Amino acid sequence: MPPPTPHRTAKPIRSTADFARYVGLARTTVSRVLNGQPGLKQKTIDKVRRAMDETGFTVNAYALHLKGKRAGSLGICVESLFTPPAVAKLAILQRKMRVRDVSSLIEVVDPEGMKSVIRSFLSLRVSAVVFIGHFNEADLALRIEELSHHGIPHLVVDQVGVPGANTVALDRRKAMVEMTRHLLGLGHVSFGLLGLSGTPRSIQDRLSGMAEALAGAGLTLEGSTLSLDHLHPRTGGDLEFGRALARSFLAVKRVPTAFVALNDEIAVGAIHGFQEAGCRVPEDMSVSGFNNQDICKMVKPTLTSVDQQIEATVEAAAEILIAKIGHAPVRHPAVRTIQPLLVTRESTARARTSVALRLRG
Amino acid sequence: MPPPTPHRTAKPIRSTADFARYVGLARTTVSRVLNGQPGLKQKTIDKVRRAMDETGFTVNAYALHLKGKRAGSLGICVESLFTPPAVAKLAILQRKMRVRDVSSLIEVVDPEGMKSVIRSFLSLRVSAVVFIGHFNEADLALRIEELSHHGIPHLVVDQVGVPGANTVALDRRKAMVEMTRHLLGLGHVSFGLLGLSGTPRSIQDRLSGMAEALAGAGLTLEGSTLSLDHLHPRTGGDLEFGRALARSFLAVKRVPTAFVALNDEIAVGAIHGFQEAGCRVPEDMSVSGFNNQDICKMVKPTLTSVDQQIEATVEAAAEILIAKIGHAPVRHPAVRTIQPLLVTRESTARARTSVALRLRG
DNA sequence: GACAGGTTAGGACACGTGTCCGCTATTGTC
DNA sequence: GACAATAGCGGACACGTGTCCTAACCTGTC
Repeated sequence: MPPPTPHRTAKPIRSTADFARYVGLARTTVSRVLNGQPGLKQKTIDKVRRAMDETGFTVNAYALHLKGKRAGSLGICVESLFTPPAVAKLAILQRKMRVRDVSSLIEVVDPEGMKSVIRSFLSLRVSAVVFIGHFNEADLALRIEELSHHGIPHLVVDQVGVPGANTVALDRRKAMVEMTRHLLGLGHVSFGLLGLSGTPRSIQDRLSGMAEALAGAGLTLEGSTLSLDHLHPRTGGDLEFGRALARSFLAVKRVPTAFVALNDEIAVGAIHGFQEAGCRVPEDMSVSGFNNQDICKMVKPTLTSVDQQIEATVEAAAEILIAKIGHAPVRHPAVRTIQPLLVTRESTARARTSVALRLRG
Repeated sequence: MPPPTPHRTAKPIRSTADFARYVGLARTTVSRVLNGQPGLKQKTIDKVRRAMDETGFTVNAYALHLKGKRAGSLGICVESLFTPPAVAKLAILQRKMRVRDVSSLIEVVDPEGMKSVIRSFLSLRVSAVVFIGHFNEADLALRIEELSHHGIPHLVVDQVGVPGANTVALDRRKAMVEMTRHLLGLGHVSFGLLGLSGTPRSIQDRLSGMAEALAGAGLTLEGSTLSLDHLHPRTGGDLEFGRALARSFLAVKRVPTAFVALNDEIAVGAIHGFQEAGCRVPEDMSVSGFNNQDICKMVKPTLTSVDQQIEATVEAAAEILIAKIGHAPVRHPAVRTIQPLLVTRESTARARTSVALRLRG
């Protein structure tokens, strides 16, 4: 025969009413204890606390919310959990908001799913919505308009140029000004672009920064840079993409002496491509990355890159959110620009002057 | 004088009652449309749908839940968002559950916060709770008991040995059997351990696997392995930790010819440490990592490692969760073991036989 | 033992929603 | 134009909670 069910004689406790019956008090009394109202005997308070420990009873968060007793919550849309900088921002932002008693709802959104995610956040009556990463601009603008229409503050992190959007983003233009000046200062005058092509605003900003720095040296984008992005697909990972681009660049008549990559992975891939063809970095050519991820310090040569200043970015984001939550919307969108930090390492060095580039045998 | 407020004449719509007034229908009629009940004229349905597009109205998710119309939700406790394998599992699990109409609540838990996070999940009446990463075993066991007491299924991913817990974890023992046999097959007989010390079950499992493989070759852990973990703190990052350990190993009388690291970062750090001292990897010594992260392919030499088979792990996790959610608890905990995959790359090669190790000048 | 003051009981309402039900208004058919 | 079928209306209740209110209870004091 089956063994007797132990400790399961009582019915499950699903409400304060059930719980009050268990304690032997009125539901309203229990509720007053839970909400710390005055005029209660210590003995009663203790009795309720003890029963809570025994049963592990928790009030229904949904009913609580319905009564307006909600703690604020933040909806976070993140483009992907596979890009380390985005995850870092997400993690730090969640931590910063949590200490301010704001919980975070995290959703990874694919391009088609944005609308339903925002609807879900609206349905959950979040206090604000944050977008981390890069999204379809028109779509994003629509979602932001929808949020504003409902009086819900928003914040776009990383993506600039969305009309009417509160934005916190790295000054990518300035980042490229500094990077280009750094390379110019090392004597480089011809630049290979790795993954730096296309229409996204973030790339246009960076090219514009390059153009500005080049102009200061009497050079132009057209005359001094070369892009071979069209020769290879980016499928198969950024590492492979960078490696393939490097090979193609070595087949060009005048091989550039400095290479500027969209991100660190592509830069590392390119370095591998060059090394496999018998070239040395930085002796034969310089290569720079972007984002200053951990891998920059792990590869040989260590990689010159641009630090996104993630901590400062998220701090600014948290400040804006706190200021907006619970306050009337203002007419002009808040836009904060984060200053980048150039981190020079081994992969960029003085340009070759006369020695001809050794090509692979 | 202030400009007239545009488009804000109507009061905000906060409930189906407000919304029904806006549409010009009865609240119950609107509700029937929203829930797809029969007996409605197409014209009415269209009118409601159009009004929803105009206003962006969404029903209050909390009131919905209160009525029992909830979609299931999963509470995910993750140790940290800064360890790539954990984030990968999190991302894939969320995706797998989402297609099954289960939403995910993600919380990063610090050691002291575990209890309050679980209480919060209980309060939100989640359908199940998943733990990803490594936690305090006693604490975790207590939380699992609390969940079981409330009839809520749980699943522990990665951490083995928690009594009574449903578990999905890599067979770390077998992983080390294979890694050790691989190195033995290359002629190595003395091993340096990098970060592989301490009491956690995951480390003990791995050492036990090493011991088994060594025994097959007539060797023992005591006679053939060396650990210098006690000489350096792990603060300052795993890369630095590995580098420092490498330096210390080079000062030892009989330097091991093969090094086995706790993870890929430590292995890469150690390779740097060896290279900086003038040693070559793998010619002078072999180094292996663990986790098969992206960096394994980015460093030179590329790093031999163990793949965690994350996709298979998460698939097993999702299967268990789906089976448990909404079903009566079973007596015996479900335990699934995932088979690791050894990935050999350039960093491990045949052991030196006679050539003396070149020490740094 | 009576009385005042402090505590608790329990009824009521509200929050926003789904659903049931009886009733009315509209529509369609011959 | 009469009738039946159909569609929408609006009241009611429930979900679990906080809060207010009044009545009843307990406790301590003289």
